[in-house]
Amino acid sequence: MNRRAPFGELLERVDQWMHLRGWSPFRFQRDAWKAYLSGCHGMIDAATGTGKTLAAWIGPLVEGMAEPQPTAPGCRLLWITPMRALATDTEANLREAMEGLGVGWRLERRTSDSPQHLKNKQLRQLPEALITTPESLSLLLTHADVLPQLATTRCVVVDEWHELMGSKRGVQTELVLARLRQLNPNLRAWGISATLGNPDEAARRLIGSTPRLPLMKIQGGQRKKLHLDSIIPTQIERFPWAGHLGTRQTQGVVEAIEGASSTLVFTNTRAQAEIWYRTLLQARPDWAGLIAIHHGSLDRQVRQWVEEHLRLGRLRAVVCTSSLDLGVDFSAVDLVVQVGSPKGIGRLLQRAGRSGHQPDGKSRMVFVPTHAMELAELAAARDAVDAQEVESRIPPAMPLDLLAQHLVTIAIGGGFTREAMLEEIRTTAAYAEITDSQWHWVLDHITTGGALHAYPEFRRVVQEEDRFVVRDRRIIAQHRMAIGTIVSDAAIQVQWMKGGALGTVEESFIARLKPGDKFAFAGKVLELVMVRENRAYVKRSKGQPDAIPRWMGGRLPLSAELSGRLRQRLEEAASGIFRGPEMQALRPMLWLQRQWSHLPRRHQWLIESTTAKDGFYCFLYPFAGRLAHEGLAALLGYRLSRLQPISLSMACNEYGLLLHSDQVWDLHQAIARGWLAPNRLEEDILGSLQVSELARRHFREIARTSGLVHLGAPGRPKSMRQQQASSQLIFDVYQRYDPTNLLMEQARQEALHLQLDATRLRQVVDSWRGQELIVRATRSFTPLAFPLVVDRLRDRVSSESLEGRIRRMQQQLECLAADEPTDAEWSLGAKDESGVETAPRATAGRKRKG
DNA sequence: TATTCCCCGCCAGGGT
Repeated sequence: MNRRAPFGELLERVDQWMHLRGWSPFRFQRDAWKAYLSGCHGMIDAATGTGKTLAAWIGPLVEGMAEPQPTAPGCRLLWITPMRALATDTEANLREAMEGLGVGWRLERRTSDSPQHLKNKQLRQLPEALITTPESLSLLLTHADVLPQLATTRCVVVDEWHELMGSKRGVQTELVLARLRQLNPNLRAWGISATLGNPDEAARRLIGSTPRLPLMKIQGGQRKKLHLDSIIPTQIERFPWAGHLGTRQTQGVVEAIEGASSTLVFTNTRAQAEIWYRTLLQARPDWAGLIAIHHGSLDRQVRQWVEEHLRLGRLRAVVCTSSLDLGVDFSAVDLVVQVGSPKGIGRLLQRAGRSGHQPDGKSRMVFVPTHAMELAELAAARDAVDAQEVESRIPPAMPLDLLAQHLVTIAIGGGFTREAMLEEIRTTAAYAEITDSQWHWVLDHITTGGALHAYPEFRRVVQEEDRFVVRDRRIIAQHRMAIGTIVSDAAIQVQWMKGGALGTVEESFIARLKPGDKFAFAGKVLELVMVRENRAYVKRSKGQPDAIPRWMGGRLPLSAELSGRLRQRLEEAASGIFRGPEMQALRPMLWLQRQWSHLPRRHQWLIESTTAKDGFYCFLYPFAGRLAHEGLAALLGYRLSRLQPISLSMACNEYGLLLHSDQVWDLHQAIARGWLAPNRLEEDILGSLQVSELARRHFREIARTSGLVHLGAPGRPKSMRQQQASSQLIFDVYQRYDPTNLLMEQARQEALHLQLDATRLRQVVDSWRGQELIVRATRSFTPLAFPLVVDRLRDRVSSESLEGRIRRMQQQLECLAADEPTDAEWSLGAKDESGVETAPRATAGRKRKG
């Protein structure tokens, strides 16, 4: 059958339709359409706002044009998005395209907030085009009746695939795709992704380990233009302390916002967003009503209001967190402000791309450093952007908790047989390598409950002849409520006395307040009236808040790629090269670092030690990110304590770590005795890091995903304490009766990698072998050391006396500091860098005027 | 003035 000729004609109609809208197709869009129509899988990789969604949906729609009214029932196009907000947006755009092109398909959305009657209708008859999330699609698989309708699906598009693939949500998507491929072996899978470091793996994960169709990789359009500026503080402190708010730069940010029509101000934490919102409003009270705040702990209604007004171009600025990294298309936004380090190149590009979000638009970002070294980070980020070096997204390694969940899902939706199912899941990249024994363990886990076999609720799946199915209606209902991999933290609802939710804060925060106390939240000053049944009732207040909530959350460590570029910039500086305004501004500080100690090159490890009145300080600078440094500090402390009795305190930041002790110890001797040796690393990590305690805490998430604990109905959640208690109970049972349980092992592995960044920790220790060790004893704290000293002090003294001490230390250091060097001095200094081992260099600092 | 903890998802049958 010749399908090419009619498609050619239909593609001309696509051209006409685009022409009417004033567009002409980009080359990569045409490539994508052709590849799709010739029956390929596809992977579209491009910056945001370059027209890549259009590249993905025209192909399937052209097929729809060939079939103006569906001849047989069933789904044709499945569109998977990671966010409900994106689903809404996509629905509107897709509908417009379908109408314009004369595609007579029904188009619907299915997410948790879809009306119940629509969901019911969809179970009887799926629309031809369905937009949904991985979780909702997974849920759909629990309904055996819809499977024949899913079998008619020709194309599944996964939007923002880069966002999903690094998490269990991505693995869940892989499992769903495997099921869809089983239903229709000729299903075409198309991924849409922003630039990422491992595009080949992204494609492989999407199409599975044994694809039947060819894959076409489509590079989207030309690179998006990015204009990057920094607000450089007029006076760079030579000894930057580990500040993090950056509110000193308020005036610069106000001016930037004034110069743009609509601005997104990204901060790294929710508390920081609250603080910046207040700060901006204090600087410009006339902006009341024109600026807004948006983060993940605000109520959906509040956030939707902000998104809507942003879309309509009615807001001068929105202060936000990653909550606006993705999502709806804000074409009014023409400037992005990034407060503090973005910590990764991908995140920087993603956020910058929120401005000028249209084909041939230009992105503009203004960077606000919160301490001096962040200027070097931004300089490093520029290099990475130029080189298009973006982080990889590393998918989790074969999560068996999720596999257990998926198997129950399939067992509910019509059941499965042992062999066919194993074959199916081995077509995913995630489980391609699953061993027979792992497989049997998971199967046993869901059918007998393993060590919990005495309790019927853990024997969820039953075997009827050769099929594994679920019959218990209560188990079915519970499972449907528990599908997904996101495990939320406990939270207290904040709401007005009259009703109307504002958002959530943590229980521990509210517990510290008493009625009548004022706190800042959702950009308002609120007075706590009372706390009843997990709800904090508040009324509006004025004046200064007593507190600003903070939330627990993941910590974003400096990415390895960005860190590598940062070290490169420091190496350049060591040779007297300062490219760009950021590095120029850092000159005095880096000069001092080099004069007093050393500026490490990339093949060098710098260790500094300082003997001060209050003890002995040892600083190491692996530049491996805060998480890995925390693990490393614990590890090195543990090893040291085995070499000699010693009591240590520690501090970490993104660049290095500090070990402090009251007594002086011999650094060289410790190194000689294997303090830094890479051997016995595993044992020492296990010995020093209380891995089992971390695993115990992390087990809650695994128990939840694998279906061992349930959460209660939505809206009436079980309390955190209940959840934690039941998962702890199970953990204890396993530990006692089934210690080799694979979920326990998974808990240990995930705790090590997610909470301690064990991969980078290992890399750091391994790299010591090939690196040159530079050990410097310094008379005073160097610019690299200073923030760590401050960090350690912060835990010990009140904030007022801390500030005083910091000022005094700063002044003392400034007095010792040398004047800024000439270029000649830099290059002169660069020559005498041969020494691995040098005497204290602090004397090199000359007298400073005044 | 504030000095380091992102984000995303999720049910369904029986009653009027």
